[in-house]
Amino acid sequence: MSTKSRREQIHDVASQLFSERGYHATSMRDLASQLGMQGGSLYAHISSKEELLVEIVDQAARQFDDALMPLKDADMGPEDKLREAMRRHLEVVTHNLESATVFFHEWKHLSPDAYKKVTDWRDTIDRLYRELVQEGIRKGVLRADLDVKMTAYLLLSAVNWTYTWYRPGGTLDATSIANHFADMLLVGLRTEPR
Amino acid sequence: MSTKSRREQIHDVASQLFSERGYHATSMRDLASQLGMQGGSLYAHISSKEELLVEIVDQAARQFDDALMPLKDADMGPEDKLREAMRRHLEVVTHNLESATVFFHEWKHLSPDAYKKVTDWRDTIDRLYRELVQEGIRKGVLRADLDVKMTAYLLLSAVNWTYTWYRPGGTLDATSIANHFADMLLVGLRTEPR
DNA sequence: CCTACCGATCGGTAGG
DNA sequence: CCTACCGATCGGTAGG
Repeated sequence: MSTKSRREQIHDVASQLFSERGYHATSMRDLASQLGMQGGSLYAHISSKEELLVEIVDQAARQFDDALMPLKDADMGPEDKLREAMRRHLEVVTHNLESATVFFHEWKHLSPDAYKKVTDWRDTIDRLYRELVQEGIRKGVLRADLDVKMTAYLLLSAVNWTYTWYRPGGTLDATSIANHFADMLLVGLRTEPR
Repeated sequence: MSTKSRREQIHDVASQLFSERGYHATSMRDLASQLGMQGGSLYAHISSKEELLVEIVDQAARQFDDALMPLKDADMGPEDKLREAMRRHLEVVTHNLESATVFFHEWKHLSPDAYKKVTDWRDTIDRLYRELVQEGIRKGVLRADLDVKMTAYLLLSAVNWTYTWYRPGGTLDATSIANHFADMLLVGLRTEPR
Protein backbone atom coordinates (compact mmCIF):
# COMPACT_ATOMS: atom_id res chain seq x y z
CA MET A 1 0.00 0.00 0.00
CA SER A 2 2.29 2.76 -1.21
CA THR A 3 -0.66 5.09 -1.68
CA LYS A 4 -0.15 6.31 1.87
CA SER A 5 0.90 9.88 2.20
CA ARG A 6 4.24 10.59 3.79
CA ARG A 7 2.39 12.08 6.71
CA GLU A 8 0.48 8.85 7.27
CA GLN A 9 3.70 6.89 7.06
CA ILE A 10 5.25 9.07 9.73
CA HIS A 11 2.13 8.62 11.82
CA ASP A 12 2.31 4.82 11.47
CA VAL A 13 5.98 4.55 12.33
CA ALA A 14 5.46 6.87 15.28
CA SER A 15 2.66 4.64 16.59
CA GLN A 16 4.94 1.67 16.30
CA LEU A 17 7.93 3.23 18.02
CA PHE A 18 5.94 5.06 20.70
CA SER A 19 4.15 1.83 21.58
CA GLU A 20 7.36 -0.21 21.69
CA ARG A 21 9.71 2.22 23.41
CA GLY A 22 7.47 4.92 24.78
CA TYR A 23 7.11 8.52 23.68
CA HIS A 24 10.09 10.04 25.49
CA ALA A 25 12.40 7.16 24.69
CA THR A 26 11.77 7.62 20.97
CA SER A 27 13.80 10.39 19.37
CA MET A 28 12.86 12.20 16.21
CA ARG A 29 16.06 10.81 14.73
CA ASP A 30 14.92 7.25 15.54
CA LEU A 31 11.71 7.99 13.74
CA ALA A 32 13.40 9.59 10.76
CA SER A 33 15.91 6.78 10.29
CA GLN A 34 13.07 4.21 10.15
CA LEU A 35 11.66 6.27 7.32
CA GLY A 36 15.00 6.61 5.56
CA MET A 37 15.41 10.29 6.14
CA GLN A 38 17.27 12.76 8.34
CA GLY A 39 15.91 14.03 11.63
CA GLY A 40 15.34 17.57 10.52
CA SER A 41 13.49 16.47 7.39
CA LEU A 42 10.52 15.32 9.45
CA TYR A 43 9.64 18.94 10.06
CA ALA A 44 8.75 19.39 6.41
CA HIS A 45 5.73 17.21 7.20
CA ILE A 46 4.90 17.79 10.83
CA SER A 47 5.32 20.71 13.17
CA SER A 48 6.33 19.02 16.42
CA LYS A 49 6.81 15.71 18.18
CA GLU A 50 3.86 16.35 20.42
CA GLU A 51 1.61 16.96 17.43
CA LEU A 52 2.30 13.34 16.49
CA LEU A 53 1.36 12.08 19.94
CA VAL A 54 -1.81 14.16 19.98
CA GLU A 55 -2.83 12.79 16.61
CA ILE A 56 -2.25 9.18 17.59
CA VAL A 57 -4.15 9.53 20.83
CA ASP A 58 -7.00 11.52 19.26
CA GLN A 59 -7.38 9.01 16.49
CA ALA A 60 -7.54 6.14 18.97
CA ALA A 61 -10.16 7.96 21.03
CA ARG A 62 -12.20 8.65 17.91
CA GLN A 63 -12.09 4.98 16.94
CA PHE A 64 -13.47 3.98 20.32
CA ASP A 65 -16.13 6.66 20.09
CA ASP A 66 -17.24 5.73 16.59
CA ALA A 67 -17.47 2.09 17.57
CA LEU A 68 -19.21 2.45 20.92
CA MET A 69 -21.33 5.58 21.01
CA PRO A 70 -23.91 4.51 18.41
CA LEU A 71 -24.79 1.68 20.79
CA LYS A 72 -26.34 4.12 23.23
CA ASP A 73 -29.48 4.43 21.17
CA ALA A 74 -29.30 1.04 19.50
CA ASP A 75 -32.46 -0.99 19.49
CA MET A 76 -31.14 -4.13 21.16
CA GLY A 77 -31.73 -6.10 24.31
CA PRO A 78 -29.39 -5.27 27.22
CA GLU A 79 -27.45 -8.50 26.99
CA ASP A 80 -26.88 -8.24 23.26
CA LYS A 81 -25.92 -4.61 23.66
CA LEU A 82 -23.34 -5.43 26.29
CA ARG A 83 -21.92 -8.23 24.21
CA GLU A 84 -21.79 -5.98 21.16
CA ALA A 85 -20.05 -3.22 23.13
CA MET A 86 -17.36 -5.64 24.24
CA ARG A 87 -16.99 -6.99 20.73
CA ARG A 88 -16.57 -3.54 19.22
CA HIS A 89 -14.29 -2.37 22.01
CA LEU A 90 -12.08 -5.38 21.46
CA GLU A 91 -12.15 -4.85 17.73
CA VAL A 92 -10.67 -1.38 18.18
CA VAL A 93 -8.01 -2.69 20.57
CA THR A 94 -6.97 -5.66 18.45
CA HIS A 95 -7.06 -3.85 15.10
CA ASN A 96 -5.11 -0.86 16.41
CA LEU A 97 -2.88 -2.51 18.93
CA GLU A 98 -0.10 0.03 18.58
CA SER A 99 -2.14 3.20 18.82
CA ALA A 100 -4.24 1.63 21.58
CA THR A 101 -1.04 0.95 23.52
CA VAL A 102 0.11 4.52 22.99
CA PHE A 103 -3.32 5.69 24.06
CA PHE A 104 -3.22 3.73 27.32
CA HIS A 105 0.39 4.51 28.20
CA GLU A 106 1.47 7.85 26.85
CA TRP A 107 -1.47 10.20 27.39
CA LYS A 108 0.17 11.43 30.60
CA HIS A 109 2.73 13.22 28.49
CA LEU A 110 0.22 15.37 26.64
CA SER A 111 0.04 19.08 27.28
CA PRO A 112 -2.85 20.24 29.49
CA ASP A 113 -5.46 20.72 26.74
CA ALA A 114 -4.96 17.37 25.05
CA TYR A 115 -4.58 15.76 28.48
CA LYS A 116 -7.97 17.01 29.56
CA LYS A 117 -9.56 15.72 26.39
CA VAL A 118 -8.32 12.23 27.24
CA THR A 119 -9.54 12.25 30.83
CA ASP A 120 -12.90 13.56 29.61
CA TRP A 121 -13.01 10.80 27.07
CA ARG A 122 -12.29 8.21 29.75
CA ASP A 123 -15.19 9.53 31.79
CA THR A 124 -17.45 9.26 28.78
CA ILE A 125 -16.56 5.63 28.22
CA ASP A 126 -16.95 4.86 31.92
CA ARG A 127 -20.39 6.44 31.79
CA LEU A 128 -21.38 4.44 28.73
CA TYR A 129 -20.51 1.15 30.39
CA ARG A 130 -22.33 2.18 33.55
CA GLU A 131 -25.41 3.00 31.51
CA LEU A 132 -25.27 -0.36 29.82
CA VAL A 133 -25.12 -2.05 33.22
CA GLN A 134 -27.89 0.12 34.60
CA GLU A 135 -30.11 -0.63 31.65
CA GLY A 136 -29.45 -4.32 32.11
CA ILE A 137 -30.51 -4.12 35.74
CA ARG A 138 -33.57 -2.01 34.99
CA LYS A 139 -34.78 -4.48 32.42
CA GLY A 140 -34.21 -7.40 34.74
CA VAL A 141 -31.46 -9.01 32.71
CA LEU A 142 -28.64 -8.26 35.14
CA ARG A 143 -28.74 -8.92 38.87
CA ALA A 144 -30.34 -6.11 40.84
CA ASP A 145 -27.75 -6.32 43.62
CA LEU A 146 -24.83 -5.38 41.37
CA ASP A 147 -22.72 -2.36 42.19
CA VAL A 148 -22.94 -0.45 38.91
CA LYS A 149 -19.56 1.23 39.19
CA MET A 150 -17.69 -1.95 40.07
CA THR A 151 -19.47 -3.88 37.35
CA ALA A 152 -18.46 -1.32 34.76
CA TYR A 153 -14.86 -1.47 36.00
CA LEU A 154 -14.89 -5.23 35.69
CA LEU A 155 -16.13 -5.08 32.10
CA LEU A 156 -13.64 -2.38 31.18
CA SER A 157 -10.80 -4.32 32.79
CA ALA A 158 -11.44 -7.28 30.56
CA VAL A 159 -11.58 -5.38 27.28
CA ASN A 160 -8.83 -2.87 28.05
CA TRP A 161 -6.27 -5.20 29.60
CA THR A 162 -6.35 -7.23 26.40
CA TYR A 163 -3.80 -4.90 24.83
CA THR A 164 -1.17 -6.33 27.21
CA TRP A 165 -1.43 -9.94 26.05
CA TYR A 166 -3.07 -9.95 22.63
CA ARG A 167 -0.76 -10.61 19.70
CA PRO A 168 -2.08 -10.49 16.16
CA GLY A 169 -1.75 -13.55 13.98
CA GLY A 170 -3.03 -15.99 16.58
CA THR A 171 -6.28 -17.89 16.34
CA LEU A 172 -8.21 -15.45 18.52
CA ASP A 173 -10.00 -12.51 17.01
CA ALA A 174 -11.99 -9.75 18.69
CA THR A 175 -15.29 -11.60 18.33
CA SER A 176 -14.10 -14.81 19.92
CA ILE A 177 -12.40 -12.97 22.78
CA ALA A 178 -15.60 -11.00 23.35
CA ASN A 179 -17.65 -14.18 23.34
CA HIS A 180 -15.34 -15.87 25.82
CA PHE A 181 -15.35 -12.91 28.17
CA ALA A 182 -19.08 -12.20 27.90
CA ASP A 183 -19.99 -15.84 28.50
CA MET A 184 -17.84 -16.01 31.60
CA LEU A 185 -18.98 -12.67 32.93
CA LEU A 186 -22.68 -13.13 32.38
CA VAL A 187 -23.03 -16.74 33.45
CA GLY A 188 -20.25 -16.96 36.01
CA LEU A 189 -17.29 -19.28 36.43
CA ARG A 190 -18.80 -21.50 39.08
CA THR A 191 -20.63 -24.76 38.45
CA GLU A 192 -22.76 -24.53 41.54
CA PRO A 193 -26.02 -22.70 40.85
CA ARG A 194 -27.05 -20.00 43.25
CA MET B 1 8.87 8.52 59.71
CA SER B 2 12.31 10.11 59.48
CA THR B 3 13.97 6.78 60.23
CA LYS B 4 14.11 6.07 56.53
CA SER B 5 17.54 5.96 55.04
CA ARG B 6 18.37 8.49 52.38
CA ARG B 7 18.47 5.64 49.92
CA GLU B 8 14.92 4.66 50.77
CA GLN B 9 13.81 8.26 50.43
CA ILE B 10 15.33 8.43 46.97
CA HIS B 11 13.63 5.16 46.12
CA ASP B 12 10.26 6.49 47.30
CA VAL B 13 10.47 9.77 45.43
CA ALA B 14 11.61 7.92 42.33
CA SER B 15 8.56 5.64 42.52
CA GLN B 16 6.35 8.67 42.80
CA LEU B 17 7.89 10.59 39.91
CA PHE B 18 8.36 7.59 37.63
CA SER B 19 4.72 6.64 38.15
CA GLU B 20 3.44 10.17 37.53
CA ARG B 21 5.64 11.25 34.64
CA GLY B 22 7.27 8.08 33.43
CA TYR B 23 10.88 6.98 33.69
CA HIS B 24 12.34 8.87 30.75
CA ALA B 25 10.38 12.04 31.46
CA THR B 26 11.84 12.20 34.96
CA SER B 27 15.31 13.70 35.14
CA MET B 28 17.79 13.07 37.92
CA ARG B 29 17.60 16.81 38.64
CA ASP B 30 13.81 16.56 39.09
CA LEU B 31 14.40 13.78 41.55
CA ALA B 32 17.15 15.62 43.40
CA SER B 33 15.20 18.84 43.74
CA GLN B 34 12.27 16.97 45.34
CA LEU B 35 14.78 15.76 47.91
CA GLY B 36 16.33 19.17 48.39
CA MET B 37 19.67 18.36 46.85
CA GLN B 38 21.65 18.88 43.68
CA GLY B 39 21.53 16.48 40.76
CA GLY B 40 25.05 15.21 41.13
CA SER B 41 24.61 14.54 44.84
CA LEU B 42 22.30 11.62 44.14
CA TYR B 43 25.29 9.64 42.97
CA ALA B 44 26.66 9.54 46.50
CA HIS B 45 23.76 7.17 47.23
CA ILE B 46 23.03 5.37 44.01
CA SER B 47 25.09 4.39 41.01
CA SER B 48 22.72 5.04 38.13
CA LYS B 49 19.21 5.99 37.15
CA GLU B 50 18.50 2.53 35.84
CA GLU B 51 19.53 0.98 39.14
CA LEU B 52 16.60 2.86 40.65
CA LEU B 53 14.18 1.54 38.08
CA VAL B 54 15.45 -2.00 38.52
CA GLU B 55 15.02 -1.76 42.26
CA ILE B 56 11.48 -0.43 42.05
CA VAL B 57 10.41 -3.07 39.57
CA ASP B 58 12.17 -5.91 41.43
CA GLN B 59 10.62 -4.88 44.70
CA ALA B 60 7.15 -4.81 43.16
CA ALA B 61 7.67 -8.26 41.65
CA ARG B 62 8.87 -9.60 44.99
CA GLN B 63 5.79 -8.23 46.72
CA PHE B 64 3.53 -10.03 44.28
CA ASP B 65 5.55 -13.22 44.67
CA ASP B 66 5.53 -13.14 48.45
CA ALA B 67 1.81 -12.55 48.49
CA LEU B 68 0.75 -15.07 45.87
CA MET B 69 3.20 -17.94 45.69
CA PRO B 70 2.49 -19.43 49.13
CA LEU B 71 -1.06 -20.01 47.89
CA LYS B 72 0.14 -22.71 45.54
CA ASP B 73 0.41 -25.24 48.32
CA ALA B 74 -2.17 -23.72 50.62
CA ASP B 75 -4.69 -26.08 52.10
CA MET B 76 -7.86 -24.35 50.91
CA GLY B 77 -10.78 -25.10 48.66
CA PRO B 78 -10.43 -23.87 45.07
CA GLU B 79 -12.98 -21.09 45.45
CA ASP B 80 -11.46 -19.73 48.65
CA LYS B 81 -8.02 -19.96 47.12
CA LEU B 82 -9.09 -17.98 44.09
CA ARG B 83 -10.74 -15.36 46.25
CA GLU B 84 -7.71 -15.14 48.46
CA ALA B 85 -5.38 -14.78 45.46
CA MET B 86 -7.43 -11.87 44.17
CA ARG B 87 -7.52 -10.29 47.62
CA ARG B 88 -3.75 -10.53 48.05
CA HIS B 89 -3.07 -9.41 44.50
CA LEU B 90 -5.25 -6.35 45.04
CA GLU B 91 -3.61 -5.68 48.36
CA VAL B 92 -0.23 -5.40 46.67
CA VAL B 93 -1.64 -3.14 43.95
CA THR B 94 -3.53 -0.82 46.28
CA HIS B 95 -0.83 -0.60 48.94
CA ASN B 96 1.93 0.02 46.42
CA LEU B 97 0.08 1.98 43.80
CA GLU B 98 3.11 3.93 42.65
CA SER B 99 5.56 1.06 42.31
CA ALA B 100 2.82 -1.10 40.80
CA THR B 101 2.24 1.60 38.19
CA VAL B 102 5.96 1.77 37.46
CA PHE B 103 6.00 -2.00 37.26
CA PHE B 104 3.19 -2.13 34.70
CA HIS B 105 4.39 0.79 32.59
CA GLU B 106 8.14 1.17 32.69
CA TRP B 107 9.54 -2.34 32.55
CA LYS B 108 10.03 -1.96 28.80
CA HIS B 109 12.86 0.42 29.50
CA LEU B 110 14.92 -2.06 31.47
CA SER B 111 18.14 -3.44 30.06
CA PRO B 112 17.93 -6.98 28.63
CA ASP B 113 18.70 -8.88 31.86
CA ALA B 114 16.21 -7.07 34.05
CA TYR B 115 13.74 -7.06 31.17
CA LYS B 116 13.87 -10.83 30.92
CA LYS B 117 13.32 -11.19 34.64
CA VAL B 118 10.08 -9.24 34.31
CA THR B 119 8.74 -11.24 31.39
CA ASP B 120 9.65 -14.45 33.24
CA TRP B 121 7.85 -13.16 36.29
CA ARG B 122 4.77 -12.38 34.23
CA ASP B 123 4.76 -15.93 32.91
CA THR B 124 4.99 -17.24 36.46
CA ILE B 125 1.97 -15.24 37.56
CA ASP B 126 0.03 -16.28 34.46
CA ARG B 127 0.85 -19.88 35.28
CA LEU B 128 -0.26 -19.53 38.88
CA TYR B 129 -3.65 -18.18 37.85
CA ARG B 130 -4.04 -20.91 35.28
CA GLU B 131 -3.27 -23.53 37.91
CA LEU B 132 -5.85 -22.02 40.22
CA VAL B 133 -8.43 -22.21 37.46
CA GLN B 134 -7.42 -25.75 36.52
CA GLU B 135 -7.64 -26.90 40.11
CA GLY B 136 -11.09 -25.36 40.35
CA ILE B 137 -12.23 -27.25 37.29
CA ARG B 138 -10.67 -30.52 38.42
CA LYS B 139 -12.41 -30.34 41.77
CA GLY B 140 -15.73 -29.53 40.14
CA VAL B 141 -16.03 -26.04 41.56
CA LEU B 142 -15.50 -24.20 38.26
CA ARG B 143 -17.30 -24.99 35.03
CA ALA B 144 -15.64 -27.74 33.03
CA ASP B 145 -16.15 -25.95 29.73
CA LEU B 146 -13.98 -22.95 30.67
CA ASP B 147 -11.01 -22.05 28.54
CA VAL B 148 -8.27 -22.04 31.16
CA LYS B 149 -6.12 -19.42 29.46
CA MET B 150 -8.97 -17.01 28.83
CA THR B 151 -10.28 -17.46 32.34
CA ALA B 152 -6.89 -16.63 33.80
CA TYR B 153 -6.69 -13.55 31.58
CA LEU B 154 -10.08 -12.42 32.78
CA LEU B 155 -9.09 -12.76 36.43
CA LEU B 156 -5.79 -11.01 35.85
CA SER B 157 -7.51 -8.19 33.96
CA ALA B 158 -9.71 -7.40 36.92
CA VAL B 159 -6.95 -7.30 39.52
CA ASN B 160 -4.30 -5.65 37.37
CA TRP B 161 -6.41 -2.96 35.69
CA THR B 162 -7.33 -1.70 39.15
CA TYR B 163 -4.15 0.38 39.25
CA THR B 164 -5.68 2.65 36.59
CA TRP B 165 -8.73 3.71 38.59
CA TYR B 166 -8.02 3.02 42.26
CA ARG B 167 -7.25 6.06 44.38
CA PRO B 168 -6.32 5.64 48.04
CA GLY B 169 -8.41 7.35 50.66
CA GLY B 170 -11.75 6.22 49.26
CA THR B 171 -14.10 3.79 50.92
CA LEU B 172 -12.90 0.78 48.96
CA ASP B 173 -10.06 -1.34 50.20
CA ALA B 174 -8.42 -4.38 48.61
CA THR B 175 -10.69 -6.82 50.41
CA SER B 176 -13.93 -5.19 49.34
CA ILE B 177 -12.76 -4.84 45.74
CA ALA B 178 -11.76 -8.49 45.74
CA ASN B 179 -15.15 -9.50 47.15
CA HIS B 180 -17.00 -7.47 44.56
CA PHE B 181 -14.98 -8.88 41.68
CA ALA B 182 -14.99 -12.47 42.91
CA ASP B 183 -18.74 -12.43 43.52
CA MET B 184 -19.42 -11.13 40.05
CA LEU B 185 -16.97 -13.46 38.37
CA LEU B 186 -17.98 -16.63 40.14
CA VAL B 187 -21.73 -16.19 40.12
CA GLY B 188 -22.15 -14.16 36.96
CA LEU B 189 -23.86 -10.87 36.22
CA ARG B 190 -27.05 -12.26 34.77
CA THR B 191 -30.25 -12.90 36.67
CA GLU B 192 -31.43 -15.66 34.43
CA PRO B 193 -30.20 -19.06 35.67
CA ARG B 194 -28.71 -21.39 33.15
C1' DC C 1 14.34 16.40 1.77
C1' DC C 2 19.60 17.44 3.26
C1' DT C 3 23.38 19.85 5.71
C1' DA C 4 24.68 22.19 9.34
C1' DC C 5 23.66 24.05 13.21
C1' DC C 6 21.14 26.16 17.66
C1' DG C 7 20.39 26.30 22.83
C1' DA C 8 18.85 23.27 26.29
C1' DT C 9 19.08 19.43 28.86
C1' DC C 10 20.44 14.88 29.77
C1' DG C 11 23.06 11.16 32.95
C1' DG C 12 27.03 11.06 35.21
C1' DT C 13 31.93 12.39 37.22
C1' DA C 14 35.90 14.78 39.72
C1' DG C 15 37.51 17.05 43.45
C1' DG C 16 36.58 18.90 47.46
C1' DC D 1 26.45 16.68 49.79
C1' DC D 2 28.06 20.94 46.57
C1' DT D 3 30.30 23.18 42.57
C1' DA D 4 31.62 22.86 38.28
C1' DC D 5 31.95 20.48 34.57
C1' DC D 6 32.01 16.48 30.75
C1' DG D 7 30.38 14.51 26.21
C1' DA D 8 26.18 13.10 24.22
C1' DT D 9 21.85 13.78 22.67
C1' DC D 10 17.61 16.10 22.49
C1' DG D 11 13.69 18.84 19.64
C1' DG D 12 13.71 22.02 16.36
C1' DT D 13 15.34 25.70 12.67
C1' DA D 14 17.60 28.12 8.60
C1' DG D 15 18.90 28.09 4.13
C1' DG D 16 19.22 25.74 0.30
